[in-house]
Amino acid sequence: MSRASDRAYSHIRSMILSGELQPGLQIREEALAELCGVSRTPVRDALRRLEAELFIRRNESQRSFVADWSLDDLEEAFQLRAMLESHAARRAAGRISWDQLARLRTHNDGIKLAITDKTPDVPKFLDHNRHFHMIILEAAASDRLTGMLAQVIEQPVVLRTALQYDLENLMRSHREHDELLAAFDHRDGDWAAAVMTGHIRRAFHAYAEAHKTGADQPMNDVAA
Amino acid sequence: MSRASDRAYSHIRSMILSGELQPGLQIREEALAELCGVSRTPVRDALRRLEAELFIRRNESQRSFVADWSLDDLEEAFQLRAMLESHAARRAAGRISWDQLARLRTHNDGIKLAITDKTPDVPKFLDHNRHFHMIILEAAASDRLTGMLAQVIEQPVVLRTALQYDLENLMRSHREHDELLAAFDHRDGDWAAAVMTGHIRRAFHAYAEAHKTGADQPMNDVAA
DNA sequence: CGGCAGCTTATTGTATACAAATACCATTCG
DNA sequence: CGAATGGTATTTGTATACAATAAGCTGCCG
Repeated sequence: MSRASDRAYSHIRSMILSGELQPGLQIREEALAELCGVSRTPVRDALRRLEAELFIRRNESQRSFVADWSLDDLEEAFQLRAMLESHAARRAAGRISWDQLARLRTHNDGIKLAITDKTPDVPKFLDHNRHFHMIILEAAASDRLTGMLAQVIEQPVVLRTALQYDLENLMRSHREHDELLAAFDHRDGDWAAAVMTGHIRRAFHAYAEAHKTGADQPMNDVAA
Repeated sequence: MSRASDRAYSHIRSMILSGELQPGLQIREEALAELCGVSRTPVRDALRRLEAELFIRRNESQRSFVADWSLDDLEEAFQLRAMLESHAARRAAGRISWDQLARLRTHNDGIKLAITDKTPDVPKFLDHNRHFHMIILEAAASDRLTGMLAQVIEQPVVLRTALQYDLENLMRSHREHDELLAAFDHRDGDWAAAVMTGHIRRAFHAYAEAHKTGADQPMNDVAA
């Protein structure tokens, strides 16, 4: 997409994710426009997208606020992700090409390399991991599904999750990818879906384990 | 949302659904602005929303086209709907209030009345049906889920589906709602989810039966 | 005859000014 | 003292002008 509108989008998004814009805070278009160095027009565009992705909420009179996710909300997001991504895996099993299978293997080998050093290379793990899941989504060949998953997968959350992983968990992740590959080899959609469900659920519990302290704050008061 | 932007949205949407804007047609913001009697600004807003709902697609250079759904796409939409809506039913089972249960019953009674006349009143059936499903979504209490389902449920498709229903199917629909009510009474999420899955899948087959003639046209050529 | 370069036109992106709506505050009246 | 009401300030919505970009065409050259 266009330059200004994109810059505004990623700028605002990163300010939210970094906590620079705190949950519950009201945000004014003009203030953001200044922060991003663009006019209100692209900012409004960006806000629309962020609202669709539930980073931002609007009250009944169109004022915007930074969304405040409780642990409950996060579990719901993970649950939806598990559902959608295992659906993707099932579809992918019936459609995946040899080339895509090969690329999956490459990235899972990359993951193995990244974690078999004595100090695991988490950024490298994450990069290969991201590609791995993207290829499955590509093989599933559904724009709809791709769009919906984008709403539910937050890479920063994936990052914070991975940071909770000890070596054992990282290896297990790698082995689960291997099992997915086996399911794809056999074109077994049910198997692939089942493995994917467990894969995502485990990620949630790793995340929740680490964050259960400040749990379950309510959303701020905005209209449904 | 605001007046002009809303008018543009529903106007364009209805033009697409009525076939006045044919699938594959390129649409220009200014032309739509004239048709809607507003400026380009609210039209762009509307296009963004319609794009998110996959009524409109954009190619790599930001030109907009009316989306062209194949039967495959439609099945995928129904599949996702079945998944999401049964998830909603499961959640709802654990959270639904007495008031919501009572309202569900009222609407299902309304459905019964609408179809037990000698000439079934389809609009009335649809209205009660819509409320019925909305209440379940409300009980599920997940903004995320609500938003996603909005992307996947098209009331015009529901309408065309219901028009395919003979009396037997309409009654079956009513009985399935009854079974959902029973599941909710017992707070049995698994049961509710299972019934809902069947309920939606049956709707898809009724739709597909009637539309299988002009099946499976490819999407128009736009970037992913 | 085909294809490519450069220009022209069509279309979308951005900024800005102004209009409409809403919230906030102060003041007054019960 | 509290609530309602009005006015003012703040914020979002819309229109319009202009900038940037991409598409399409024309004419030239291979």
